[in-house]
Amino acid sequence: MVIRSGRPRQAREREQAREPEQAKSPESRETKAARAVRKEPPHLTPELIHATALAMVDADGIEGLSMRKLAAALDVNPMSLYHHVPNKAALLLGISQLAVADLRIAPARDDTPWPRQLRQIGHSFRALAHQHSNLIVYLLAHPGFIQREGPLWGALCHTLRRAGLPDAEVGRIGNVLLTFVSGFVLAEINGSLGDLLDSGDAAEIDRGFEAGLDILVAGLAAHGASPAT
Amino acid sequence: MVIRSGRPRQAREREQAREPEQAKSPESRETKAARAVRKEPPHLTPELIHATALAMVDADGIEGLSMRKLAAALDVNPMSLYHHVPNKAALLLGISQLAVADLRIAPARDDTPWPRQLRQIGHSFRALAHQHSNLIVYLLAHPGFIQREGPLWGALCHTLRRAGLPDAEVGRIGNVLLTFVSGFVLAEINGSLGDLLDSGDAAEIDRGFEAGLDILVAGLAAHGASPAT
DNA sequence: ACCTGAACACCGTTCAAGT
DNA sequence: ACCTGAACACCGTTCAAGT
Repeated sequence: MVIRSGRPRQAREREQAREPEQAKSPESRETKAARAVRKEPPHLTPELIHATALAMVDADGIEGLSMRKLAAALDVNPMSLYHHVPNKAALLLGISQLAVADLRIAPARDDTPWPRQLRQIGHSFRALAHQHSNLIVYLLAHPGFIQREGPLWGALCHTLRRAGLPDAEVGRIGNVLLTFVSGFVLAEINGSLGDLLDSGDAAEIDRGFEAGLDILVAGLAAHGASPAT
Repeated sequence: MVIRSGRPRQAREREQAREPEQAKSPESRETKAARAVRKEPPHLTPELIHATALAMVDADGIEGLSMRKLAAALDVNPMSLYHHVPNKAALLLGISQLAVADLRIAPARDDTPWPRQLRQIGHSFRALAHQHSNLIVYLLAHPGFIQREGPLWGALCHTLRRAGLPDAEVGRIGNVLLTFVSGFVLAEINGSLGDLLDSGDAAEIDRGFEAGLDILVAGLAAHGASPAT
């Protein structure tokens, strides 16, 4: 369970490519440099392992990822991975955190009308789903993806409270909105949505998503939310 | 690891235990009876294989099903299965058809108001999801579960047309409703719903589902559906 | 016609041994 | 401290051989 934060991932990788500023010990930096000169495979780190694994999932789906194939991609013995990642479950947790870090929720601005803010949250989620579609399918089918402490759930609840919903209903309705968006992107990604339509083109799918947001916003207003703000 | 339980399966097995009404040929019935007398393991048939596999998935999840464990449960050599089922993908297709057969959509009655009928469809789907929760998680993550020709999609479109939606919007809005229900039951089954709530009790989850239906029906009315009928 | 054992190419993971 | 080869207990599936 060693997951490093991995916030600005690219910066971190660049940091590794050149000499790291704060190396743990002089020796480790020397050997790292020595290896780089000898053109050996890069030092294994949890960050590199997670990033490579995420790239594999993005490219080939969850089934395309195995400890052994990951090791091959890193040009390393399969067993070496276990010195940096306890097991495959932890690896999947790590790459999911890496992917979720790409989620960009617009900062809560209380001057934008709540329907617009609700739509923005929905679009952010959908954008993330498109970015890591293979992973999202896996994540939605397993618990713990959306967290109560996460920015998405926080923004959602904040907006619903701002729409005038009583406290007792915020969580309830938040779940309704979230499950619609989840279900939609899931069906969209696995192709079900297109199958059920006469014309399964991308624009029609987009219109379906907007229609869903329309209906939910309208229903929310009818349900007791304050119409304006 | 012999799992013999499985709820609705028992009736099905009884049916097979006594003489099937429409046996394929006289010989096959005779040998089946003969074997039963000698207390040999039951004849392998696709039906028995599918029913047993479904029971295993219901009990232990998708990961709990393997060709080898299935064979062990049937007291048979693993390779024998391949004479009745081409491969594991076909097996999963078979058990999903078995499960979907349990879906009971109320017959289309044009005298019940469309909101009530929409809710009924949602409840039918959720009931099925509860009945085979492990399988539904797998099915929702893979394409081809809901079919255009199936009773659920048919009933959904019929009802939306009856609500006065223009043809161009029936498929679009049908997808919205279906993806909400799918996303909800998925999150419900994998525990996400409870995690996000203060009190994750079953009654609160039920209320959330009803709230979702409320909002969608209200939004649909605002969206242009005829209010009554 | 139905079943089976051996075999192949994969998995995740443990562990003792190497440097 | 880091890496590795051998090994174990699993997979799905093929195929030739049995009855």
